[in-house]
Amino acid sequence: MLKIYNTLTRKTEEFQTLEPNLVKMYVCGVTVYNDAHVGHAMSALVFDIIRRYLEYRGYAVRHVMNYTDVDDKIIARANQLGEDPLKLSQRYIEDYARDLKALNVLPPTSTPQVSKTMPLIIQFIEGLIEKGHAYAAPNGDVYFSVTSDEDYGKLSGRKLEEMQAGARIEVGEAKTHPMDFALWKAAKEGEISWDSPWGRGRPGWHIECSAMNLAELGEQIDIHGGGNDLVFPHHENEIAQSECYTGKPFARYWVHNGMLQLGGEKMSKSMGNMVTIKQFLAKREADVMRMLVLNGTYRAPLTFNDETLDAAQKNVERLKSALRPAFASAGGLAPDSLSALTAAAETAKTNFIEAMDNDFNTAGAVAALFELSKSINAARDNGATGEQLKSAQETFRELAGVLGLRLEEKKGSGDADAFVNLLVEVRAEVRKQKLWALSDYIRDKLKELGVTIEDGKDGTQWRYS
RNA sequence: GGCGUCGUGGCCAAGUGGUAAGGCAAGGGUCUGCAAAACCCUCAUCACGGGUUCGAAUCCCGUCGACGCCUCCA
Repeated sequence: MLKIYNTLTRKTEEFQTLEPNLVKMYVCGVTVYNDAHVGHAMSALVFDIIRRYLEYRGYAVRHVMNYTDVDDKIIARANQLGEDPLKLSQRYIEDYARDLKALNVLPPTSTPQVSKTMPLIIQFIEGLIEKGHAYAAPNGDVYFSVTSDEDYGKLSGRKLEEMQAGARIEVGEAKTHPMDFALWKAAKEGEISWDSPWGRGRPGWHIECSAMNLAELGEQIDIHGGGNDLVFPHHENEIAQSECYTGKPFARYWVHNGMLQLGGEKMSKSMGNMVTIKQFLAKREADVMRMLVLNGTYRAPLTFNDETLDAAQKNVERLKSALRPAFASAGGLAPDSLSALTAAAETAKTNFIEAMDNDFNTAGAVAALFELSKSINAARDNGATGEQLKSAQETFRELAGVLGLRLEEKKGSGDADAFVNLLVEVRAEVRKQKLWALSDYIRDKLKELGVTIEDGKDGTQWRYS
């Protein structure tokens, strides 16, 4: 039985879908105005892993991830570059999609954009006004009236009175209550804008997600996800809008990932302490970023530094070792050792599922993989044949795949293979003659060129590294 | 100030009432000409102080500390 921690109730609950075998999941994507960083990657990876696991458990998943392509920052950046804002955001949408692909994140089943949802957004706002939950201000703005929603604050656990005490809220002249937030913003001079019943303008940040949810998944959804920095105000406002509009409970489970920490602080564009996904991938393979996430708890802060990354990289290499072939000289495994290996594979699978069922305990799931890799490697060391390793390795690959790990050995272009083989052969001859200096020289130089040589009991194996 | 999450070995981290998974690092060993890889072995009483209980890292209260949100933010 799968259990998920629900931000709304602050409890871990049994997972039950609205419709049998179907999961409707909406995850807040990014605002597209510059390169995405590894913090965004963490969020994308968390929900990719959740999605993959749900599918593994037999659910069909409708995974919607939106792009915010109309926004103050986009407009500012576009003005700075002298570029059309929608062209700019489109550029970064394609860019982000490439980043995700490089990270082996499955493409969401749908990726709606604000700029393409305008009619429904306007209709949504009109509906809220009709129901008395919103009002148009004289300046052309439209605001949501927080006091019209008796549940307002239920997701983040805040009360209106307490929030006002913070005094960091700027009181817009047009608002009747300081916590009211914009559904529609009247266009300023020269800004991109759309026609509406309230004059030209553009949507506020929160309304887009309510509208796109409705368009893509309907009035009620199973899982709503995003970073925990979105709990307030974004998701709080989203619930308020959607539930006031439909009169129905909106999302069944609210799932939030913790923040990636760089230098003890949250990584963010505005803080400037960021590493972009591209910068990361230039140095490390995608599996390393994924392993970093898997090693932690998705809800907790994640430490991103050289030390944790080195460990993650080692972890990946270790897992890869389980998938290597049997030794050429393998004499076969004794029957009881073979059944022990089979049992280890079954245990790993059981433990893996048990861990993942417990609110996606990926650290526990990875531990199950490590245990299995140990069994597989020990079996190989003890002379298991390829045939004997096959079943356990297939289980291993299956489970690693659920986590989205590729575990691929690096491949060369293929052109060099024949030459490397020749060098290895020559080196074998050199070693026979005990010319160690020369033999080590070849090994060292190949290492520099990205080829790792390992001398085993029955010959030398090599691979790209 | 308010709301929330959390504090487990050198580091990352699982565990939610019965005497601490896993990984990295470290040390020892097997294998090897050496190296690497792999395998085996060693390595913590769970921030602090009270309380509940036969029994708590796990429940309750308090203290201290960290982080997130309260303003754009994955």
